[in-house]
Amino acid sequence: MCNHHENDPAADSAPQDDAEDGGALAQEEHEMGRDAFDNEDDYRLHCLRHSAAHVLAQAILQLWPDARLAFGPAIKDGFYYDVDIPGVTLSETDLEAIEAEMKKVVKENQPFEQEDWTKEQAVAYFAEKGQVFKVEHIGRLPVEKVSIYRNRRKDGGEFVDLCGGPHVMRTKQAKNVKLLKVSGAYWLGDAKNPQLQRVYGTVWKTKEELDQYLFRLEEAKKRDHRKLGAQLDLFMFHDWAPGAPFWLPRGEFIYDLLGSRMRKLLAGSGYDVVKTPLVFDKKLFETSGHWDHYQENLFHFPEGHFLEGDADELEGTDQRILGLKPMNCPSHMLIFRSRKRSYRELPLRIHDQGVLHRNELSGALSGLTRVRQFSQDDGHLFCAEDQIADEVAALLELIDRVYAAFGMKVEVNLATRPEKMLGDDALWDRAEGALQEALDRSGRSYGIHKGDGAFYGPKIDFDVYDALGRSHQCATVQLDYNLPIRFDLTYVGADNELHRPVVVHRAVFGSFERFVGILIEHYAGKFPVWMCPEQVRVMTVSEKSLDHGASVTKALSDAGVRVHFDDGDSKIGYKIRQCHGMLVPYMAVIGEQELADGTVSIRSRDDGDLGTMTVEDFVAKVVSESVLPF
RNA sequence: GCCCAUGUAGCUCAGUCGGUAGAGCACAUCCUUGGUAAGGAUGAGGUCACCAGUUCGAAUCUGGUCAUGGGCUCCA
Repeated sequence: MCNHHENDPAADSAPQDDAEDGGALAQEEHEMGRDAFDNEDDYRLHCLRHSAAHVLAQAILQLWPDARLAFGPAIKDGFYYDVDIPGVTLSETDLEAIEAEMKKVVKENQPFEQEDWTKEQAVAYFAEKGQVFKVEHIGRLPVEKVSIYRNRRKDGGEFVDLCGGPHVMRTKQAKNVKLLKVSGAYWLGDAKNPQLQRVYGTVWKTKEELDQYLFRLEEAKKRDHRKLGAQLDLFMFHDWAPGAPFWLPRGEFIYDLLGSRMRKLLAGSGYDVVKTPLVFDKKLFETSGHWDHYQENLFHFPEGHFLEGDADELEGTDQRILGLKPMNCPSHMLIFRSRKRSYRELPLRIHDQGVLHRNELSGALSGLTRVRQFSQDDGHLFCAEDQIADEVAALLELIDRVYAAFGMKVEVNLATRPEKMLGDDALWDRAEGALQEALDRSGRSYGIHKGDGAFYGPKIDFDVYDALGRSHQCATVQLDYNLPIRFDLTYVGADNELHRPVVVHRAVFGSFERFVGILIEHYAGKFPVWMCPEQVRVMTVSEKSLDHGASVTKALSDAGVRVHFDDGDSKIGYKIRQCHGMLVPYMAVIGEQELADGTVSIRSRDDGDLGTMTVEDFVAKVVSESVLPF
């Protein structure tokens, strides 16, 4: 949607003339102009990437002349092209050959020539070439003339593509190119349409930038939460429970730390913390609308004891169907509705970290970021309309506080009414106005995601940025005018009349599973002391210092420090190496010297050798670093 | 769900032409009492993801299933 981030601190400095590569100046007169980009560099890169996509398409057509081209846009960090090659499925081993063919096109240094054709002319041309997807797309374009780009080859052939541009001047500018992967992709992104093959690549202005990008990809792989999760014994998976993590002791510590801290925090700010059922009669989901609109993601089954093969006998019976809840909100509606409510009870804040199940497509599962079983720091506020702004303002404060504790930047956008919406404009004016008021009052800068709200209400989008600058959607604040209607929620106002409350869905971490995954990658496994499952490992040099080691361990443990004692008979170098792999923040080495002095020798994960200090000083140091920052 | 790739010991990976499995680390036992990133010896550990098929014979070839990884409009 909106590419502009008002609070983006990126310097908007004027671009330098790039003399070396001949200036990656793009041609003018195209739909996606210079204005769409924050700065000249981004614009030039976009031109370059879009051009590389054309080079890719030309190469594919050279190798497979009957290939049919679909879309080939520039994307973040690169480009792709969707193609359909009759009788051929590409695999990654084909990339080398395609890349070699691209290099030929690059070497010819073909100019990109732009022309405007009438739609009839374009349809005739692409139809003659068998380019059915281009023909189909031209038919959808609401313009008189379409823009095309032409590349002429040295052998007299040419490559012509329907394209609004912009492009660089010549193909040689796309020389620092690398193809990365192939995958399937549906025509127009719809699984009902035929599936095409997508080739992804990246391209940069200089060889150095390309190498740096490939290096960054490798670095990101090193902090992959799936890899670190295994290395640090945080969680595991098993084939017999796809998409459902097993939280091992160390991972469970972090999971529980976040959850219990949040529960405490909210309980102290006027929330009622509850626990609600996992399994419900499908009537609940029929009421909430999930049965009609979310059924493919709902785990459900007939009540009772059935063996394999009994399914037929269920036909036509009024067997009760049960489902695992995919969200907490419906159960909270039932709690609100469980008795007559007064305006004096509002805002009623319900918090629930219940276990949720969503039957995600098998191909969509991925580590902790996309799971079938998870829980959230989920909460629902039932309030009167004039309470929304205050409630949302408090939430903004909370979200800021929590993410600051993890050293993450939060970017905020107001998502406004979509085209298909529930309720009238006056209602939406008030709803969006309340959110806007809260945002303004927070004194922060924020953007607007126009039309990105849900059909049942506007929301605030939070993008948090991790250590690698990647953005994640975790926190959410969402107004809902739909569920209160579906569950017919009312409260008695001061006027003794019945009123409909507004529901606010809200989460700070979002899914704990996903958030822990993000934290692992954000910190590259090197968690701050306060959230480390193991803060200190005490290790002895030899048996002679076992007693001192034990007493140091006890002193730490008594002070609430999470400590392990490595009293094994391995050499100290070996113990250090073992501990190093577990990213424990402090190692306390205990030998005869420390025994004699009553000290510990400390080695820090982040700062190396800290020398010796008294046991009391070390305990105090770790305790002071264990304070939760939120 | 769909496309591509992958699946061999707890982990990382070898395994040639189809001839019933190998390394390092980890683990166990013993030796070693050693001062800041791997001390030594011995040992145990595998239905080669699962199920079929081809074959005298399958980790290897074929088909299917399951799981994992990458992706499935950041608009010509």
